[in-house]
Amino acid sequence: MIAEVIVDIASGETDRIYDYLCDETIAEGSRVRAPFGGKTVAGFVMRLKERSEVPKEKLKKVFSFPDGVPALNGECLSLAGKISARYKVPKALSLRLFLPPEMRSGKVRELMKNYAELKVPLEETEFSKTAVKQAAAAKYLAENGKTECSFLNGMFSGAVSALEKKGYVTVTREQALRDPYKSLAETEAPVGRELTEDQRRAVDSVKGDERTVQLIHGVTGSGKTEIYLTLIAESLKQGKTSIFLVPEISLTPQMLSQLRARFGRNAAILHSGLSAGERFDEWWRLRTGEARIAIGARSAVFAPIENIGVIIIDEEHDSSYFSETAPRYSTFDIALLRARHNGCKLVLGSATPAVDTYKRAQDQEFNLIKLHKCINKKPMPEIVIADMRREARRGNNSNFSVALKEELKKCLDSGNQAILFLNRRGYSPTVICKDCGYVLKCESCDVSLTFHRDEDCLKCHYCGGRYKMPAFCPECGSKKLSYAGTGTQRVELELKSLYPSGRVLRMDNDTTSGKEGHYKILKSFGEKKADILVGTQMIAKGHDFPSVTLVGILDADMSLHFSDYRSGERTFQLITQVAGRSGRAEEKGKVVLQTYSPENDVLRFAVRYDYEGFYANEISLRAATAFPPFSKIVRVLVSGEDEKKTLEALKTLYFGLERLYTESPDKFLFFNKMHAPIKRIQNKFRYQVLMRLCDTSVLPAVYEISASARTRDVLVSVEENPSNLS
DNA sequence: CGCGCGCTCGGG
DNA sequence: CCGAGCGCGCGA
Repeated sequence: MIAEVIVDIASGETDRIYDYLCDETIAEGSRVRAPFGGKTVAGFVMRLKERSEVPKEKLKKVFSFPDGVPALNGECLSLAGKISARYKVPKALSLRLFLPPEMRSGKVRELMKNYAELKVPLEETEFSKTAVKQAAAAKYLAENGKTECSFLNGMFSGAVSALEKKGYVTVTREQALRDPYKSLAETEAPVGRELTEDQRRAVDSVKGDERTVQLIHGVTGSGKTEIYLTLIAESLKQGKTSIFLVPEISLTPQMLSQLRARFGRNAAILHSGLSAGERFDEWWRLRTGEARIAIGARSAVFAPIENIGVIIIDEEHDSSYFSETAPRYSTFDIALLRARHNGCKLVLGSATPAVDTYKRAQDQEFNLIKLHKCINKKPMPEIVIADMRREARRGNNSNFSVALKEELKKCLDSGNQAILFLNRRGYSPTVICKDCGYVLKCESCDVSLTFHRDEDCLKCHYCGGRYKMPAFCPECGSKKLSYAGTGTQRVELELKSLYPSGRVLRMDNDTTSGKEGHYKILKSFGEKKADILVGTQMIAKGHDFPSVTLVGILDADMSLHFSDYRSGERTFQLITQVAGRSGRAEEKGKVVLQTYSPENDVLRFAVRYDYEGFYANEISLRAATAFPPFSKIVRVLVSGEDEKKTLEALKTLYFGLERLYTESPDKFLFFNKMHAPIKRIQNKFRYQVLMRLCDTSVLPAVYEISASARTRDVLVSVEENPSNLS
């Protein structure tokens, strides 16, 4: 037999089929070891055939990987092909998406354990009077069947080898699965809660509607999760599998135990908190069909399952659904391909859908299902705007408005907890010389350094570089270096002096190191070991703290004035999400929103929780300015350490793209080449070609041209509607 | 004249 | 991606 193989090398130059000889142990989708250019590399069998065009003497033989089952099923193979074609990446790269990363290194594989089994009937065994343990072990085996040797040896002090010698038992080596959730309570029977009328209606609507994509729009607490679980349970009942996607951090312990309670070992959970071995085993359980529900962050959309009954994307608007590395896929796009392939529904859920998604629902492309009521009929917390301009006029230049200080005092006095949100870590984002105006910058990046007080150093938030805090200005020698702006560390310290008795906890990238960093901080806050939690973005997501009655948004303008067409959308989503942290139990919550632009439309809609109003306003703005979804923004980023080579690549790229532009200028609303806003990151010079397209038919050509401008030392990447234009 | 590095090419 | 093969540049 001949195998058509893609070698696992992430390069355009080797991205083609190589023919190899193989035997019948190898199937389509198998991973193989292939001799290639002097050494052996991993490869994927894309297709089997009878004969090859390649001269016989050139053909070498591939060897089977000890995977047992072909690593990839047919759907995955065809999906990988589509991804490579769409994003113009080597096939090896798109094939890799379907495997747990630890499988590639070959270091982590099946965990093998020895198992003992009784070979002869118990009656035929004979033991001397002293061999009590052996007799007991034999009895145990007769009653319980095949058992792990280490367990038997522990219980019957090393009886297994003696039994084996006597020929009473056989010992076999088999794969054992690591169970990452031993500690979580497991309920045997699936416990389905009774659905409310609204939830029932939603489930029926999803099932009854013809369209593939179903959007569930419902506020926090409207019971979306129960709808998802019902859909998954029904898919399971039909003998089908499911994929349940959640944003990166929201795989909270509560959520995990809920899923485990409902679905037990049927659910495989893929997330970054697992060890390499655990992740492999969860993947393996899906591949072999032992588990039929894949739950996880965006990469779980590549779960190795067949016969999918439903795919769910929770918090659909979340930015973590876009990959930041090549191939820069959109999880929605992949999920849609899989849904179409399997003829199943793709269910999106959000309290604040992405504007693009909502438009497609309004246009009847997606079925829109609205959940109005909050399940426990609790009103949303009241959001009050604190006008920071007025505060400043009255002489209050601190980070806290009078309103926030009052509310904080009330909150703490009544024994409740507060959350303060500021999306900026460190103490101050810039250090500036008061005499000459010099700003301390990173040596490898074109960005200002952030002062970190707790470690007394300067950090670059782009490359992670650390610098000692200088005593004098490196430019003029002045001593007057001042800290401009506020980060979470500064807020933490100011709170401590403002409320000496209040216990403050901080949660940001600097305090959440380690595997369970997030969890530890949240847990300790949940146990009321602190009164105030200060944090960045990461505190915004799905955690229930019943005693939190106050949320402070310290700088709502930060995301509002981000130079990006989506800043309004993101601000609305963020405020809604952060506000949802307040008042989850009996007491009504309050939110103080500090801003320098209180008249801003987005904020005004946000304080009223008026998504429809926000959407109407936003979509007319986008239409008027021809921004997405009425156009597509495409950025091609060129970066490399060697400035000359980078500019060379930019020239090639621009030359190609310009021809596209001159051929059909009517498809472009904007076309230009320029420096990237951050000119250098990690010693790499950055340039970009920015386009706004009103007709996306040129997109494949853009990818093609970009791929061909790529060289050994210059990276060229295409981003569609990028959310981060730095 | 010799070696070193950089570029090009091929791998089944 | 990686190693082999080759060309040209520089130093003795």
